[in-house]
Amino acid sequence: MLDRSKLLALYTRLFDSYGPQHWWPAETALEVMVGAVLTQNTSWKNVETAIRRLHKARSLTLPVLMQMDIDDLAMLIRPSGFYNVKARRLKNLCHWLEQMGGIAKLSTVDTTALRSSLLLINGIGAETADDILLYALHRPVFVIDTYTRRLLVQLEMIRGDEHYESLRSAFETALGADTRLFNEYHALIVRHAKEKCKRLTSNSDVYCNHCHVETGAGLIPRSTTVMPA
DNA sequence: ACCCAGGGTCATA
DNA sequence: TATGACCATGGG
Repeated sequence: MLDRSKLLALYTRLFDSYGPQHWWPAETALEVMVGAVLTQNTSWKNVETAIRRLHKARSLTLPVLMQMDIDDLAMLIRPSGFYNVKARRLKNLCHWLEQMGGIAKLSTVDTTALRSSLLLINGIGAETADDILLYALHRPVFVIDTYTRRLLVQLEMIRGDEHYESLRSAFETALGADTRLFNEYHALIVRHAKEKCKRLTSNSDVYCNHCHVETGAGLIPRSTTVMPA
């Protein structure tokens, strides 16, 4: 269980430090969904390049993606890495969208059913599904990622070995269904993680988020700086 | 040359 | 249920 007031205090601290993050950076719901797949275990910088290539090729529409050769799609998204599997996953997602009757029809389906349906798509796991639900479809779903885990472990609010669903329901129960809050909260957590990475180059005493040291308790961040000054 | 990134699937035990 | 291999580019 997570403490509501502590979560809100953390959110306030993050928001006061970084301000609104304006997520998800995309023009259409389809672009959000495509980006959610492309960013799997991949830096957003590489995804941006891939998205630009798709735009330039006028390929960010459902009909175009549906008819496009999978190998041509793979070459377009090449900069995002894992391009063969991701091309297949994008095709699977498009096939699902068409089966559902198009993106507009998704608004007639309740969030729980939509989530279950998304998770049946090969290549769409829990986090990608929740990215789509929150940032493309504006459903009150809290996205859990590795940054969220690291930060809460660092703050000693969780142990770190909790399952995805366990953490997600803990956030949603503590905060209540609030799409705008969930949107900004997850974006701020990611921003905070990136912020600490930047410091690695300028201050050798402060380490980035993924510099860890092995201890008996598992992976513990070496950094003692939880929040920026 | 090494480590990692806004994960997920599949085979194996 | 829980590891490990695999996917692959680009930046630190």
